[in-house]
Amino acid sequence: MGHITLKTIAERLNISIATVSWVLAGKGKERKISPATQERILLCAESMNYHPNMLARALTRGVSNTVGLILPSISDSFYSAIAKAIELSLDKIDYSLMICSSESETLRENRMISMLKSHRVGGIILAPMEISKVEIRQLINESYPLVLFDRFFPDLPANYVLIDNEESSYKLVDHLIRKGSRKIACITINPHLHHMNLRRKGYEKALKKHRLEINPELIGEVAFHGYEKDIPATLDRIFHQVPEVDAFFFASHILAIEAFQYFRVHHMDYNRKFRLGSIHEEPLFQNIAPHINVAMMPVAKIGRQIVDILAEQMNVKYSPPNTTTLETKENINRSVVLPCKLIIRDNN
Amino acid sequence: MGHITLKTIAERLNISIATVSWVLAGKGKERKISPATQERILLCAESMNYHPNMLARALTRGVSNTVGLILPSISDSFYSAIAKAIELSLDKIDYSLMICSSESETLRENRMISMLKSHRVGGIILAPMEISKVEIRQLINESYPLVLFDRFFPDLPANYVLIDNEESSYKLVDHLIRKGSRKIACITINPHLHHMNLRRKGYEKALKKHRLEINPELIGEVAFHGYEKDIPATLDRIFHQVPEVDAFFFASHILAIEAFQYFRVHHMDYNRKFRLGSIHEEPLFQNIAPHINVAMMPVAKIGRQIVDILAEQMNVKYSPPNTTTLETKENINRSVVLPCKLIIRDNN
DNA sequence: CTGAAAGCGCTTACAG
DNA sequence: CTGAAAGCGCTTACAG
Repeated sequence: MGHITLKTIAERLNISIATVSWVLAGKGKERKISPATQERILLCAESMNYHPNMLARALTRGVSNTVGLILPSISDSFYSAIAKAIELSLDKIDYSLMICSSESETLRENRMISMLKSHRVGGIILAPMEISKVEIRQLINESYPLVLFDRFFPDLPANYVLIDNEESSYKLVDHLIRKGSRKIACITINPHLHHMNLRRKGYEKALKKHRLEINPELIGEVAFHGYEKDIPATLDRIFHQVPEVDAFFFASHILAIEAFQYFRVHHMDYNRKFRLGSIHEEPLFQNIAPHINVAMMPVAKIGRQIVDILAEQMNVKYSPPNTTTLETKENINRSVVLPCKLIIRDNN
Repeated sequence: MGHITLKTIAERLNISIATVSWVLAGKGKERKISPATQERILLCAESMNYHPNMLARALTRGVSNTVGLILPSISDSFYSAIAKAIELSLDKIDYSLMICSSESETLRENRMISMLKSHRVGGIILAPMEISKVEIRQLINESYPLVLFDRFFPDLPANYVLIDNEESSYKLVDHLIRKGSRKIACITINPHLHHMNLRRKGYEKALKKHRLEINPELIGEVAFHGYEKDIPATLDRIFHQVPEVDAFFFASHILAIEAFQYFRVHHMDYNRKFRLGSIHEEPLFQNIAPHINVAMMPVAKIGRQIVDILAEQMNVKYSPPNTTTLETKENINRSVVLPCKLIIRDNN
């Protein structure tokens, strides 16, 4: 299965490998190689169906035109949508994507990081777990092109692409209150993840603004690992302690999904009984809960921003959609906070 | 950002690169290298945090320990679940995964194939579009390790991992009939995709068995591209032509999703009015249509089989879960048809 | 028991 | 205008 290489072409044309390389790299005129030769090379490469060996190219360049993406779970709809958005953006700068699923296991995440480094990927994109901060710090120290997203660690100086967690939560809960809800449950995940904290803060801020009491009995915090199992008990408790609960704010769509299961199993007419709000949603939410209000993550924009920042770090010539010519150089972090789009559906 | 290489270690230890390479490759005793030296090398590599440069390794070996996966759409729940399953299986043979989303565009699919070849991936996994058969034939001619899944092209001699399309459809529709449905609509996709044909055949087979007429008015075929837009008109037509329709068989979960939207928009009490059946489902189906019967694709098993067959072609020493020692060698196609699990939910 | 050396396919200073 | 040559980091016959 002999591949066509530069050598193949060079021998065919009785010419040096170097010349072929220059021409195929598009630096023909720069090197003042005769148009005739250039033509011959281009034609030959075309007709022989030459494809450069990326491995060799990457080896000489010391870095490959592949980017690594580590996701907590590739089968989550949000993360897979992000993956798609990133891949589409990378297309434009001729980079490929290597997607890994850490399954929210720190061990796996670390393994994937070192695997990606072994492959000399040009950059790494990561929605990190908390405990892996050591490895990430390492990446930062090496000034490895890196962009973190979705999750934020205040003491980790990196490039982030985030959403306005607190603000979106605030708006969502504010809306629920304005519509008349007074006993709003907040379902969230153990806040060792900072963004979950922010979402909860947004919830509390809205309550405070309307001079409503913050009732711990209305707050349900589920475990990060195995949250699915936690939801039923948590909801049981809330319904027991505050039977008059009249609305639910879900700090994440994955929590809402589990709650819907619970509601269904318990034959609760949740679409009538409760106002609902959720950070992000699944495509099918509209069917399950037609009136749920949602702060939609701007998936496509997140993907573009991530690639934009990464490209800058990788020194890829690339005209970003936003023509703000940043003065920032490497080692100066670029973090972006994108607003969610608020979708109000209970204005019946 | 100097990486630690074999040379670094060799110089540190005043020893040859070759020796370091042998030991780190685990062939120390085979090469009869003194235990003392081995120990020193291992320790040094460990302490210097050595990670082999996969690019260099792949370049010398002529092939990388990465596998390419081309999906029609990574944000589809079925495909992202498959991706996850494949990645988990590849882990065990120390292969990495490069996931690409063709977005069901033939041009993109072809681009991804050639990109993956440029990266000298060890093998390619693909749920192909029809038109790309040329490129795939090329891969087969080069005896490039290749496994196709989900979609089947009878005249394309390749390794396939498929489900029992006809049988599962038959069982599903047979069940609907046994429960009393007589006017069963079949919603499917233009059958230039063979597996869609098979699913329709299963539907017809069940009708025939029960001596029911096959009514073309009950069959809704939507376009492959932009099927979302087609569903409403198709359902409109069916309801117009056969108002007494009493059940729906969806040849794919993505069709069911769109139908649910339609039902909702038209305020139809579909859970009461119709029996439902679908090939595969989304996690949230249970909430939207608690009584839908489903032929579940065995995602994890599909992933394992794919990797199993691919590993064989890549000559990876690997003990497959099924200890059936196949006699097959390369160029002899191994195709596997896996049964779906029938989930009956309308036995109220 | 260990090392020198060729080679994988490319890029890129350097030389002419 | 074009080529010879070094080097990227590894593997692996070959030699001793």
